[in-house]
Amino acid sequence: MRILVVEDEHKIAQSIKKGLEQERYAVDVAYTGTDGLDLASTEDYDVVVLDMMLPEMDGMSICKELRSKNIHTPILILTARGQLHEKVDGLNAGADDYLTKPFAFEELLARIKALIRRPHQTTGANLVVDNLTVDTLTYNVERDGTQIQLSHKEFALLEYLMRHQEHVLTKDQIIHHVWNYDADVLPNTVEVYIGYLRNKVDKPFKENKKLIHTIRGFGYKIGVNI
Amino acid sequence: MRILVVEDEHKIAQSIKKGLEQERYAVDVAYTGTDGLDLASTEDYDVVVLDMMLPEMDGMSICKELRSKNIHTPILILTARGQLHEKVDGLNAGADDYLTKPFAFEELLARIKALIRRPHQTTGANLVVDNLTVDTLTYNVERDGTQIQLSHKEFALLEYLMRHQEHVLTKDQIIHHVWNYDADVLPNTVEVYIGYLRNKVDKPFKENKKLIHTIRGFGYKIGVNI
DNA sequence: ACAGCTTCTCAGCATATTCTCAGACGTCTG
DNA sequence: CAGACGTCTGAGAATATGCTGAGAAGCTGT
Repeated sequence: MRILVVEDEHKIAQSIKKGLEQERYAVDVAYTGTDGLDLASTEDYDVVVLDMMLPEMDGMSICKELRSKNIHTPILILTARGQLHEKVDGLNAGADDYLTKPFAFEELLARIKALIRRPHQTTGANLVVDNLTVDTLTYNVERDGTQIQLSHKEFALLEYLMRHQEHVLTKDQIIHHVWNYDADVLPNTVEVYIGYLRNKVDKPFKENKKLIHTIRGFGYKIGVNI
Repeated sequence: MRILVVEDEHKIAQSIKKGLEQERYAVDVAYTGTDGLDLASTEDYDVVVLDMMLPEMDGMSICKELRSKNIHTPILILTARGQLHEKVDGLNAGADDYLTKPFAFEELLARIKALIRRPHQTTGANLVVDNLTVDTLTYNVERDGTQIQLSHKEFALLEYLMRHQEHVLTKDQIIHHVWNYDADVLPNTVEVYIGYLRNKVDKPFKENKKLIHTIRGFGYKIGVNI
């Protein structure tokens, strides 16, 4: 899951970035409005956290511009206390949720999770494929009743695959969503991580169907079908 | 599917080319307006991606020139931010869609797919002939309920045939659309690949009608009729 | 500082794919 | 029925793609 944070106060931006990274999100930061707009336009994020007060171009204009470009990434706007009209204007401009500064990080996190969850199906925070379940709130991964320990990256990869179950995802798509924008990892790294996941998710459960499939020449997918 | 990209910034052009090739498109690049016009006039593309700002000859003129030559290839224009009049002028000059820079590759891809799909029918991303279905989003190919595994090239060939179902396509047309412009493969290669497809699509389904037909002296077509 | 874990790259292997070639096969024409 | 032409197909070489063990580098907690 990739998140873009557009916030000119470096300290706030960095602390949000750090907090979100601990929650296994891939986070990019933009410190000006135009940088934010460019990134949000060119990259494919799952959520954009957008401060209203920004140099060069304010949050509202970014919102409008993105929506007019037909980009529907969920947007969470941050407003200063007392700037009620900003909140209203922001929602009118196409934002999906708002938070007034100062805020507790947990509050931000909860709203981001809600936004990520929204357009998809799935029972609450649980992603399910066959007898494999992933709880995105508690990071609990289980198959056939037994718990599975995953590293951060493994979890991020599995979550991305599960949110698009039965869809074939190219290595490039995976790199863009599971790693950071500037991460620049090799396609082989994806192969390696797919291998790690298989070792934990498929190999120990030989009586069950394999869930992670390679579609040679195209990419990978998770699902019960071939 | 063949796409021409006319863009003078080498970096952008190359990244678009690379991305589209991963999506199984055959891509040619022109770095100047005149080269772009020449290629678009002489070769047969499914979509032209056209930057407005170009050396030698701007995008608008290319658009007009092509349309006046009675070439109706869908054109997607790329404009710099803020050059709103360019977009309007471009559409007036005969372009079919536009995108403002910077843009997300996925956005470009979606629009290209929309342009390719437009004149045809088909339910969304699904191509259907008789009981054979091809899902161009998930790369899922099914006949009579059973899944079929295809390689990259086989898939590209089948997709091209299906998008022009009931039309007879010459080997040359197939080479130009499924392989790269400069690929230079023998006509026999097409015969071989048609054979591969038959082995997977027709042979295992003997109770069903054959869908891939050879029209001796002309080429091949896919469809329910002979 | 150290052990243990995670992240990522690399090199080598195994396998699939791409493409060509040569000969077989079929069909049309005289 | 023979010859010419177009198409089909099995074999195989070259290349691409994916998998894996090993290991370097970084981070974390003690």
